[in-house]
Amino acid sequence: MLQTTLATPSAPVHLPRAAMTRSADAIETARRDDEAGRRMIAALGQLNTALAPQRRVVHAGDVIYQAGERFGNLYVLNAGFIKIVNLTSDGREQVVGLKFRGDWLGFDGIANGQYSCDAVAMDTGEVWTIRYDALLAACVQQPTLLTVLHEAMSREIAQDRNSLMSVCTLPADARVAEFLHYWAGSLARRGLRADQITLRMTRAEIGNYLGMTLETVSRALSKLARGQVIAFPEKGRRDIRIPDIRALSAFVQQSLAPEAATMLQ
Amino acid sequence: MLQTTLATPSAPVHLPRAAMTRSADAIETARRDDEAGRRMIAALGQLNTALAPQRRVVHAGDVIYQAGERFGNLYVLNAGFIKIVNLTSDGREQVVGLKFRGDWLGFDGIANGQYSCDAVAMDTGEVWTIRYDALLAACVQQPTLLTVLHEAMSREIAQDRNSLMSVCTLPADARVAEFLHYWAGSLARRGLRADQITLRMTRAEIGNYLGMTLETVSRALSKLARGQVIAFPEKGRRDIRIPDIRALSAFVQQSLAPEAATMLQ
DNA sequence: CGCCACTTTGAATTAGCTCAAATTCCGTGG
DNA sequence: CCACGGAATTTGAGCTAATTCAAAGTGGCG
Repeated sequence: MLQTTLATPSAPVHLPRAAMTRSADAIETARRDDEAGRRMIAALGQLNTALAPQRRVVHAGDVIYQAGERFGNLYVLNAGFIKIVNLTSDGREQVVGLKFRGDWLGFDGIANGQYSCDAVAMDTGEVWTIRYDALLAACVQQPTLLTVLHEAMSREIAQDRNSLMSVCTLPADARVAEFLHYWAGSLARRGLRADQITLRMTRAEIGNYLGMTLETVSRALSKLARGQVIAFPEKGRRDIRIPDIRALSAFVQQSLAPEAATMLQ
Repeated sequence: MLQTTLATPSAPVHLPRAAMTRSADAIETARRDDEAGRRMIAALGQLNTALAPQRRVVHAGDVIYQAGERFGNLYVLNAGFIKIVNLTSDGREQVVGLKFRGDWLGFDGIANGQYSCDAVAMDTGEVWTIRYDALLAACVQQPTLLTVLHEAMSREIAQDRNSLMSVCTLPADARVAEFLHYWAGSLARRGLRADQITLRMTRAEIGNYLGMTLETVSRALSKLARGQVIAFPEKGRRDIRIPDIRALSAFVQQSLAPEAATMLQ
């Protein structure tokens, strides 16, 4: 967790942001998210007509691509849910990303000519395969395609940084809360219902993604449920009901406030 | 840290990688890195002739771009050293990336039309400013430029994932060791001397980047020095001598092996 | 119906954090 | 040139959040 602010002489002064009130900021963010979501789904149609990509139905456990495999294709997820797993030569293995409808896969392969991660389906879904060279050719003809592509890459970069930030600056409980918030937000942005989400990951996978153990994930979920921030339906604990997504953000904020936060555990 | 492998039924089997021996793997990686480094520097020349970018000399503390600012330019670092700082509405602040010569900056701004991070110079250097629309236009004329651009974005995605992986799966000491390894490697890949590096970050900044406190960074560095993995020159502790970069990797490996690792602290 | 994987919860342990104090470094001004 | 002061660093000691280890509970599926 953070300790000191980095208020070195070299740190920048952030004037413009301070001028915007918190709530206006939130509304602005929501609007932009909505629009981004719409654009992302619209891009699917454009891709489809421009490239007529090969479609493939995948099931839980199917590997879309694997680290080390020669790069040649990008993929777009039209339905389902996919995890990106990074692994090192010494055997460490980690979930470094989660992909939903409209997300692209395989960017990591461009630089070195081979993929550096595994992409594994967590659910039944549909993946579109797009040959990279064909895509480039199409982009030259049709510059809006290029925009779509770059936006997808940009989004991925921003998201990865948010993940890192979350892992580095939030305590475990808050990380789980933010994870659920992110998931619900991802669904909402795609026009799907977000008040009831079905985690298709085990506690171990969630913990791996968030940099904690499965027990800690379990405890965090229990605590969130105790605090009414989430709820489990009668039977089973894979489904999570989120009565109010703002309660998740509030929980994160609360766990950052040192004082007054410890009323009820 | 990791607890269980994610060897769920849905986990992929990694056959091809196992067939390659560790050392061959290392050599292959080194070769690819070298080539990537050369390509990255070569790309600078290409950019220069194709776009004649505006050059700007920056000094420590100068802000290249700031979160919230309208997106319009990408930047390429021709000399110097830059940190990327992410910040949240609740005031958390984190270094999420470090950029060296040949790296691009500003990709995070493409998706939302505004930058989502701050880029701050840590040192005297030169930044090239490239208008994004001009770049797109040039890419259509000159598809190799497009390749250069995409490779840069791809590299960034892969690097961000490695950061996340490091933070999530390594103990603090090893994270510091890997950080130094990454830094030295970054210099080496650019043809710079890597046996003596000058950290232009305080312990607090390093800790922030690695998700630990400045004290932990300090202790980790002391431990590395005690183990001869690194050395401090007579006066000052900002410079770090790295007699053998492989010792850093070895240290990381060792701290992952539970047994037999605790001979000397 | 019973197995097996997943989950929950508890108790003990520990890595890393917080707090505190001493030390070193470096720029600045006398 | 040297003394001074503030910032950065180091190191120690105690504390806490999260891990490890262990055991019991639950649910899904053949």
